[in-house]
Amino acid sequence: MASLTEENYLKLIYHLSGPGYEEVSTNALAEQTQTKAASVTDMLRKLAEKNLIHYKKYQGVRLTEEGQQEALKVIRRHRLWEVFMVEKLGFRWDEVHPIAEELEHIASEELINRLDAFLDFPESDPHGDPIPTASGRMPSAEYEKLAEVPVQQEVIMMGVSEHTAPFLQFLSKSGLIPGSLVQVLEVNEFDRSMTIQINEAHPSFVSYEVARNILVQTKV
Amino acid sequence: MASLTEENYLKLIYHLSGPGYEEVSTNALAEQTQTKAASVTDMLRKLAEKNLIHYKKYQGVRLTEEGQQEALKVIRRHRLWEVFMVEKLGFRWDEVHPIAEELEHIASEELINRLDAFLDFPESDPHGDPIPTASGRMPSAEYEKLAEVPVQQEVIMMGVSEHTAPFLQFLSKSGLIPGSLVQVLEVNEFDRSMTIQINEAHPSFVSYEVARNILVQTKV
DNA sequence: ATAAAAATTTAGGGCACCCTAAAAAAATGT
DNA sequence: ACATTTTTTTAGGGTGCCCTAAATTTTTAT
Ligand SMILES: [Mn+2]
Ligand SMILES: [Mn+2]
Ligand SMILES: [Mn+2]
Ligand SMILES: [Mn+2]
Repeated sequence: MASLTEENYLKLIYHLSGPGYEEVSTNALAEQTQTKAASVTDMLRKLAEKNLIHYKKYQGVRLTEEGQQEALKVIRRHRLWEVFMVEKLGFRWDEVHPIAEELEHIASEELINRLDAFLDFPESDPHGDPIPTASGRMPSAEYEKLAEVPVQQEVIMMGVSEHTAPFLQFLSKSGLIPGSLVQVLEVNEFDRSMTIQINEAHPSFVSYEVARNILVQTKV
Repeated sequence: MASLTEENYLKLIYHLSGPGYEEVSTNALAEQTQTKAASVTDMLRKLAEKNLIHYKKYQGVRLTEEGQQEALKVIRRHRLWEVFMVEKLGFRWDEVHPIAEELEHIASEELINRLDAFLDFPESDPHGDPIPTASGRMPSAEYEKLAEVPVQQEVIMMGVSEHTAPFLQFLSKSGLIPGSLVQVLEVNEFDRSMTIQINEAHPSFVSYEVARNILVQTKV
């Protein structure tokens, strides 16, 4: 049984290790947990003791298979609760993350599997992030960044890679939400900003900073 | 901000002090929290420090107005989540209490008020217990015990005063669930057991032990 | 009224998780 | 290669919540 704090560490290690499952550094964890490196070292010793991570001093850390399964459970719960809050309770997508940070630690498998069914087995959360399956597999969502879409190409917005409330609110205001049809009209070579058309509406302008955090899929 | 443990103490003091808001003893709290009296004393000092309880050494404890409001918030959350699990997720009434014990500590007011609306502002939980309002008032549900209903009288089952899973399962199996129409056919003077008729079905037998934990309302 | 029993508090300490300061190891620059 | 900087660990300690044992107060019994 992982404690709430341990679950947060496992989830964080999962996210920081990225698609290549690279080692995560003590300092990176300290920064994200809002604690100090010394505290992280304490926790890493404990997680290693429980066989949830591979840990050699000074060498960074990776999840064990067991640790990864725990992390995926937490992420599954987090994302399902986000879907619930947006789809059933009418929250906006920029409001749900902090509450899901708490709900994700309610461990009942029965609860989460019934919630999954109640929500009709969603494949992704309100931000386009894939929802791990009950059997512990993370569906691979291979999207590309809007910033890399060539001129003229039409794409569907699928999600975001930046989840802060201000960014999400900005996108909503621009009409850039998952499912939107987006066509790249023009790319400014100098600062990589774009002029795009969203759902056939008036052209809009997006900076590179914004475009690289928007995930899209080429239209079928 | 009350911690999870503090919230559990406040809720417990509320429940143990009963309708008359009587003083609750250290030992009664130790028994229910599955801790020792010394630990309870520690916590009582802290709750008194925070003005959540009235506490004089050796004299037992009562909630302050502030403490009662906190307790009612926890109870409101607990009962709304129980309604959600039964009404929306298809749980049975004997399964939801332990999960609600965890969910009740998710503090977001926005979440709980939206959940309340989503559930259509239920007045009682699956066990017939009234749900405190968002403004912090506990609706008074004045039911009587089935054990005290006179022979021939028809009543509606409204809830239970004993919440253990085995008892609830037993009631379900007997068809004794909230909303059932119950008529007392016969009372055994000696052991106060009853023969009753549920929803016009075959007569059933209930012991005093069962009958005194079933809450009913005289039929209108 | 007083002795015995019961309830409660105090004293002292453990574990989880966090901290600062100092020590040690690894990475970096010349 | 070696001095400097950066990263990480170790040492020592704090708070929240729990414990056992001992002291104190209240209740009960005679
Ligand atoms: Mn989130
Ligand atoms: Mn979390
Ligand atoms: Mn309950
Ligand atoms: Mn609780």
